[in-house]
Amino acid sequence: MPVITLPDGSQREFEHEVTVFQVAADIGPGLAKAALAGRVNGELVDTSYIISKDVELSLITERDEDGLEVIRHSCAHLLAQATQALFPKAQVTIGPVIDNGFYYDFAFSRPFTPDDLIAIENKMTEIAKQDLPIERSTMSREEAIEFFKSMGEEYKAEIIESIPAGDEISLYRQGDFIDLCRGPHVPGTGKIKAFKLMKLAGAYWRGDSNNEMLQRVYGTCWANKKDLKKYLFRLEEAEKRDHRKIGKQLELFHFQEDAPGMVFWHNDGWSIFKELERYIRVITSNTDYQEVKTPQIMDRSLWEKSGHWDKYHDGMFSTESENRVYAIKPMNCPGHIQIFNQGLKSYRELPLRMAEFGSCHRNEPSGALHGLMRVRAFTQDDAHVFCTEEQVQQEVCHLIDTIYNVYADFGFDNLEIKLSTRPEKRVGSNESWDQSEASLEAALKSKNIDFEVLPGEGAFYGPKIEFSLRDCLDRVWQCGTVQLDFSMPGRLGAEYIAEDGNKKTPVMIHRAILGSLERFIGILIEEYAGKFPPWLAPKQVAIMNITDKQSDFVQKSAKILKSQGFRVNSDLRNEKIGFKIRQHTLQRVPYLLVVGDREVETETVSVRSRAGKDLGSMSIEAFSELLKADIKNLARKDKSSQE
RNA sequence: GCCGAUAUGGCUCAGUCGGUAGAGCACUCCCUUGGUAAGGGAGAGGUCACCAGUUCGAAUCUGGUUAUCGGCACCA
Repeated sequence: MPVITLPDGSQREFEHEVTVFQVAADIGPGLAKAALAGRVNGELVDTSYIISKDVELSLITERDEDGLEVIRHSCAHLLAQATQALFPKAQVTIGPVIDNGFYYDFAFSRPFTPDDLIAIENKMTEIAKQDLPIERSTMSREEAIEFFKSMGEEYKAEIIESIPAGDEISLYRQGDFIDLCRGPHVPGTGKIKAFKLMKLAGAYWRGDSNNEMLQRVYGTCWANKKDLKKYLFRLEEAEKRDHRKIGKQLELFHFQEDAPGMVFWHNDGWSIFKELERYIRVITSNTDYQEVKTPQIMDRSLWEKSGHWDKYHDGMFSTESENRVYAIKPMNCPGHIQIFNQGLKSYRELPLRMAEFGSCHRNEPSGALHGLMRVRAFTQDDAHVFCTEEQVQQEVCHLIDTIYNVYADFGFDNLEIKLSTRPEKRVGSNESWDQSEASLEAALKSKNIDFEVLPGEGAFYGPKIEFSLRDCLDRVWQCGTVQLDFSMPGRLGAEYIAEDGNKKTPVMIHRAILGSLERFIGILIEEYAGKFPPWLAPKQVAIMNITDKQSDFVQKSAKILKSQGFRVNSDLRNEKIGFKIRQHTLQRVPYLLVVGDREVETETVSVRSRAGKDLGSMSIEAFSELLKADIKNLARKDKSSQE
């Protein structure tokens, strides 16, 4: 006699066991129709789940986050069913839910074509319309292995073999298609109403590049057609923000075949780059850093001592001269240690903070290159803090504060924080790893920061905190980082004289705030959609005349603004004002100043914002004050801004 | 690196069945001096990514190379 407690606290009692569906039907026919799954005592189950004792139950519909997840998961099965209906020899593997949809990996003798994708999607629609019931059943592990092997599904059999012996295996059947799955699923294929297959890709079996490559089909899936349409529209809009596209439109930079993965910065892109450098220099000089510059190439033996040659020489460019091999630096730390090693250091000099805009080269795999986000030549706003073990905690906390502040200046409030711990291939003792992982974790916790732990993702010399941002298509890119290193200073002979007169090895903290300036600019372009806040905008002001008569006044005004350090573009072309406005607006110039006879007469400029707002006429001095104030705000969201 | 797709004036793209290329924008010149997102006219501009092959003939078909795009793997 189960008593069922619903989320609103109400209770229903039944004479006998009931399914989730029956409870929904008991509440009302509308709910029975809408029910996709249930949550029984916190666990997601099918609507066919039988309740035999007292439980708490909530019914899941498409309006729940969980409901959408169940629909997407069932859509992955629908994809597999349709694919096998068309290509019976295609083997199924896995098909999980991801952001906005799902994917499914298949093993098939020939590559799927874009036409195949259309055919599969049509088949999916057809099956959905048939509203086949989706039924759960169970088998023992051994039975299941036999079952899938007999169907020629080697991959499924392999998955089941890795499930602990004795466990019960659940299977889901829809029509003549049956798949191994933990579930839950929607009750019938008719509940899957809004989906679209998006792209084909290769993916390694079990995510291991030593394994064969499968074919992955990505799909998106939503509760209804309207949400699907909204998503596709959002995607289209997001693609317009692509930094590669905007980089071309605004002539910020270009790439060419002769230097894959290396940026040709044009004037306007370089202007942003310089502004970032300037900004970071203020931060470092305010927080007691030295700024240094170290050689671009150094002898191979140095990289052997540091451990980089052994682990990364495939990814390092090298060159030789007079029988010596040099590596082009892939990072700056060994160089900084060489500077630290000049002269005896006392504990009194610690923490010693050393910064460099380090130009690094890494021979990234060709397939990894991605616009400004992943390049072969990049510049880090790199720094290393040499300190004692006692100073680590405080330094790390201080760095976290700095990084948070900097990102707020750019208007980011969506930083993702990760703690990456010891990888398999590493240097240093387990004790030092214990210690360094613990101190990073403690620092994060002391600041009440939410973070995700990524086991095994740390650098080979130490664990790291990563600060990541997302691009326009939600891909995650690591930007800032704080890394602890108890190994490299020792390997490269760094020492200081401690209070007791003995030599000790300092701890080194590697840190980058923006990370790679190239990547950070890529992120900024997408974040702002090219509409840089005035302090970063390559051109802050465009000043234009209406007819030739006002040329002198325009030139005079432009000169005044330029002399105050503003980036000004004066446009004296023989074009209509509407045409000029359009061009400078498309170039995303924050302020457009128009000068006609009226303005010359009153010695003012007519000010128009990038967003098209008329800010009225004012003297050039008044405009200068306005711009100054706007620049001072940076891009902070907690301060007012013009747009 | 792996799987798939793509590569045509500066940019965005069209190009049928294999018969040596076309548009819009940008550019140059001329007219126009016009008040807040495209004024008009004329002109110039391409070894169709590169290298081979098939063919009387290749932007188009085949093979290879390079780069780019979407994923996977990698990311000090």
